[in-house]
Amino acid sequence: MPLTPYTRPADGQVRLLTKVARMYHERGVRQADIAAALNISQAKVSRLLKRAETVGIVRTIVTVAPGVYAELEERLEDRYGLAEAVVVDVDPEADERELLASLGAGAAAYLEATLSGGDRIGVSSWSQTILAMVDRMRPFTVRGATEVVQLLGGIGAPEAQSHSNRILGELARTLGADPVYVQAPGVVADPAIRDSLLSDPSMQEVTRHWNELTMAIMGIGSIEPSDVLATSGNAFADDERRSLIDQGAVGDICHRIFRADGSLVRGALDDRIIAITVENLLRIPRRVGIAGGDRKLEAIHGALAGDWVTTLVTDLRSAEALAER
Amino acid sequence: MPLTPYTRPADGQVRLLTKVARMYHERGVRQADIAAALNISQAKVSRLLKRAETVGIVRTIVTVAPGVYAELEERLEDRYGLAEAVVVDVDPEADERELLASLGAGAAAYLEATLSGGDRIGVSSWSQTILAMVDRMRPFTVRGATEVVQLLGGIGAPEAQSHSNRILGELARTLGADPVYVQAPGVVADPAIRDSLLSDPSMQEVTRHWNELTMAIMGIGSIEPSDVLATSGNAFADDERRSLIDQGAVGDICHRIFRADGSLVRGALDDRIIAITVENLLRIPRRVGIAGGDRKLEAIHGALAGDWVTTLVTDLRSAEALAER
DNA sequence: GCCGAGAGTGAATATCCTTTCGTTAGCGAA
DNA sequence: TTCGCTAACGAAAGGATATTCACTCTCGGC
Repeated sequence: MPLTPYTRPADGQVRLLTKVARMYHERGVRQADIAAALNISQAKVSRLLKRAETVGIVRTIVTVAPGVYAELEERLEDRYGLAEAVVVDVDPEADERELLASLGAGAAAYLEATLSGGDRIGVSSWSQTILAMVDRMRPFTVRGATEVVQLLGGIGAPEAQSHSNRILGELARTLGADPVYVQAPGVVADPAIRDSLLSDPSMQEVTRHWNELTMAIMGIGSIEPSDVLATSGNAFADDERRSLIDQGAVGDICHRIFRADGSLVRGALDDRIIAITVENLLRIPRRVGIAGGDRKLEAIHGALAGDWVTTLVTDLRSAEALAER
Repeated sequence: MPLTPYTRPADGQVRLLTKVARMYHERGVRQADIAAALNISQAKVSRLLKRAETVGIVRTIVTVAPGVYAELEERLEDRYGLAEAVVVDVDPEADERELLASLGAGAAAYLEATLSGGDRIGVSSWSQTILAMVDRMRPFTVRGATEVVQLLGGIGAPEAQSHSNRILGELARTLGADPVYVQAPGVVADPAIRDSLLSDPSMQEVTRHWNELTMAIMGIGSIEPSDVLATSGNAFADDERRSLIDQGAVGDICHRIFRADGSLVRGALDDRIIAITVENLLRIPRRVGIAGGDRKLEAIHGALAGDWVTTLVTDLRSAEALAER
C-alpha cells in the first residue's frame, strides 16, 4: 500500500479543502472566522475540515517521543562514533508501513529541530523512508535550507521517477530551498554512456553542487533491492547482485555498496552509476542515515562501521541490536 | 526560528505526553475518557495535548496538492488586504484563449463553492472573462442567488449587446436568479442624454437594485480597450483615451477609470457613463475581480491598490508578479 | 409523474475543549 | 518558621466545534 494516495477526489473542491485546512491548522484561524472570510457557514467549514482529514490532505501524526531513549542513543553514539543517534519508538510487532511512518516522523522531527537555514542538503531521493519523512514535515516558516540536491540519478521507470522528483520538490518546498535535480538515470548500461552524461553541462552543474553540500539525508539500502528500486529499472541485475553478495556486500548508500565492516565494494558497477562520488560523499560534514527494521540490520551496521553516516535515525529494536554488538 | 526546539521535557513526562497524544489523535478517545482512564482531570489532558503539540510530539501537516497555490494566494491576500485570492494554474506559455478558459473555470469553481443563495449579484457583463466564466458554470443544484443585475449599460452594437445580455441571462439561469437588465448604452455622447436616460422609470428601478447588491463580479479592463469593447461602440474615443493615459490611467472596472495606485481618474467622461456609481460600487461587500495575463497586470495592480476588489481571481504568472511588488 | 432514498445545506443546539480563577504545594531565602 | 514566588491543579465558566434537525433538491425506479 502506497504511503500517500497522491491522487484524490480531483474535483475543484481540493482547492477549497486545502485553503480551509491551511487557515485552520497552520494559521490557527477559528472556524467562524474562516466561514466569514469565505462566505460559507461555520458548519460547512467543520465539514470541510473533516473531509480534508479523511481525504488525507490533513494528517496529524504523533511522533514517538524524541529523546526517550537518551541512554540507548548515547550508547550508539559511543559505540560507533556517531555525532548523533535518534531512536524512534516503534512497536516491535509493527509492520513495515508503521515502521516507515515512525521513522519518517522521527526523521522529520529531527530535521525540523536541527535545520537552521544555511544548509545545502543532498538527498537520496529513491528511498521509501525518505519519502515517509518528507510526507511528515511541516512547512518551515523560515527558510530551512538554501538548496536541496539529488544525490543520484533520478530517472527510471516513469512512475518511480516522479516519485523521486516529487520527494525532492516537496522537500525543497517545505524547506523553502531551491531544488537541484539530476537529469539522468541512476544506473546506465555502459560506462561510456555515463561519461557522456556526466560531461553534459547540466550534470557539470550538479557535480559542482555535490562538492559544496553541508549535509546529506540518505536512506540505507539492504542489498536485496527494495520495492521502489526493483520496479524502477534502477536495480542491479540478478547476477550482478549475486556477485556483489559473493564479495560480502550487505548494503548501499547512494548506490555505493559496502560490506559488513563498512568497506567499499569496488567493482565494475561503480562506473555505471550516476551519483555523488564516494570521496565527495564522505566529505559532507553531516551525513544523516535513516533506516530500520530487521531486514536492514546488516546494512545499517555496515554503514555505521564504515562511517558512511554521522547521524543515524533508526527504530528501537534495531538500535538495541546495534548497541549490543 | 526553528519550528521545534529539540530540547525536551526530558523526564517521564514525555511518555505521558505521547500516551495521551496517541489516545487522542490515533484512537480518537475523548479527553474526558482519557482523563478517566488515567486518573487525571480533563483539563490536564487538554494541557498535555497542547504541550505535546508545541513540543513537536504531535504535528499536523497540510499537504498541498500540485496545481494548488495556497501559499501564493495567502501572500496576495496579505499584501493587498484581499478577503480571498484565487490563483489558477495556467501554463505560462498558454495563449489568450487558454488563459480565458482557465480563469473562467477557476472563477466558476470559486462561485460554486461560495455562493449560498441569498446574494444579489451585480455583473459587469461586458467582459470576455466573465463570459468565459459563465460558459463554464454548471447549473446550481440550489438557488445560487436571488437576482443578477448588470452593472453598466449594455446596449451597443447589436452583436455586442446580445453578448452582454446573453451573459446576464445565462448567469441568471444557472444561478436560478432573476435577471435585471440595464436598458441603456454604456457610454453616451452627452451628459444630458445620460440624465434623461437615468430619469426613466426602468433605470430608476435599476438604480434601486444597484443600492442593494451584496456582491459584484467584474472583469478588470486594461486601458487599451479589449476587443469586445472596441467593437461594441462603447469604447472611448481615441483622443479621450490618450487624455486618460496622460492622467495616469491604467485600467477600469465598470468603466470607472483608475491609476496605478488605484486612485480614481475623474473627468468629463464620468457623467457620460451609465453604470453603477463609484460610491455604490465600493459599498458592495464582496467585489470579485477576474483578470489575468501580462496585458492586464498594471490594471489589476491598480484595482488591488485602490481596493476596487475584495476578491481576485487571476493566473499563476500574474499572481507571482503581483505578489512580488 | 410520483415516490423514496440520498446528498447537501444553514440554523440552532449539544458536545467537547480551553481557559480562567482561586487554591494549594513546593522551594529557596530571610 | 515565615514569607514570597512559581508551578501546577481541578472546578467551572466560557468558547469553539460537531451534530442534529428540518428542509430542499436530485436522481433512479416504478
